[in-house]
Amino acid sequence: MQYNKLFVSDFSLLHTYSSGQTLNFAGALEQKKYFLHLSATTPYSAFDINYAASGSASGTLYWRYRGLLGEKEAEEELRQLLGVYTGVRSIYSKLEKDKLLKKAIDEFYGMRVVKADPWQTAVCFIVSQFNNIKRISKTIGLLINKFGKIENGAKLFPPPESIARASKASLLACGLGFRASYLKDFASGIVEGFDLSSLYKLSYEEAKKELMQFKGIGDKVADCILLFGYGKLEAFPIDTWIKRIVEREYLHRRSSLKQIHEFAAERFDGLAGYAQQYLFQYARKSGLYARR
DNA sequence: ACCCAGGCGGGCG
DNA sequence: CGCCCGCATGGG
Repeated sequence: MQYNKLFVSDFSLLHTYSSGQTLNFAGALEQKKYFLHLSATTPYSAFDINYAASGSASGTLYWRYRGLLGEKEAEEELRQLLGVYTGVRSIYSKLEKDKLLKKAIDEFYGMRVVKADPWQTAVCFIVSQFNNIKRISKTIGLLINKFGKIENGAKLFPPPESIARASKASLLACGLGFRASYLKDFASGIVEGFDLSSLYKLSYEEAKKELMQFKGIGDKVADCILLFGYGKLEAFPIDTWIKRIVEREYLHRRSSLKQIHEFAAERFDGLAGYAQQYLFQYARKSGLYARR
C-alpha cells in the first residue's frame, strides 16, 4: 500500500504530540533515523504516519489509512487529528500581543490544537481526572487492548458499545478506579441515544451544558472535550497548571473558576483554547510554576 | 511508608 | 455561589 503525501507548515509534530492532547493517550510516537513515526487510532480508522521535517516548522507527512473513508475524507480527518486543518499565522498574530504568550509561542512554535474524535477525547479526559499522565496512558492502552476491535489488522479505539457492555470488574482491571462508573455510565448514555455528533452545531455554552449533565464530566473535562474533540476554540480548560499561571501572571491567588473563565473570554476571546494550550505547556515545561 | 496526580460530586454555610 | 472533603490506584 502506497503512502500519501501531505505538506505541512507552521507545524511541529513533536510539540503537538507531547502537549497532553488526546493523541498522547491513544497513539505511539517513535523517533526513527530520518523521520518520526506515529500510529494513531480512532474508533473507526487507523493512521500510520511518517513525518520528514524539512525545516524547524515544516515538513512532509507520508501517511497510510485504514478505515471506511475515501482518500479525500481521510486526509481531512488526518488534518484534524494533527490540528493542521486551519492555519495558525493569524491565530499567532492575535495572541502574540500578549507578552507571555509571545514567549510560549516562540518556544512551542508549530504546536497545534487537535480536533480528534469526540468519544475518544471524552474517554481520555474522563480518565485524566485526578490522575497522572503516565497512568492515563497506561489505562488508555489497556482499554484499547482489551476492548478495541481489530479491523484489517489494525487495533481500533473501542467504541461506546464495547465500554457500555464491559463488566465493572474488567474496567477496574484497566486501572480506572473510581472513574470506572463515570466511563461506563457515559458510554451507556451514548448507546441509549445521547448523540455526540449533535454537539457540533450547538454553541460552546450549550454543548458544555449537555456534557456536564453526565456524572464525571465537570467544568474542566467538558472544556477539554469541546476543545480537543470538537475544535471549539473558545473552550478554556482550567487545570491546576492553568489556574496557577493565570493567577500569578494575570489575576490574584485564590481566583475562582468563574473569574478565570471571564478573564480568558475577555482577553483571548474566541482563541482562548489556543491560548490555554500554550500557557499550559509553558507552565509545565518552564519550571516556573510548580506547586508550592 | 508516604505523597501526589491535567477534577469531580456532594454537603455545608 | 465558594469552600472543603473524600476518592481508587500506582508510580516516584
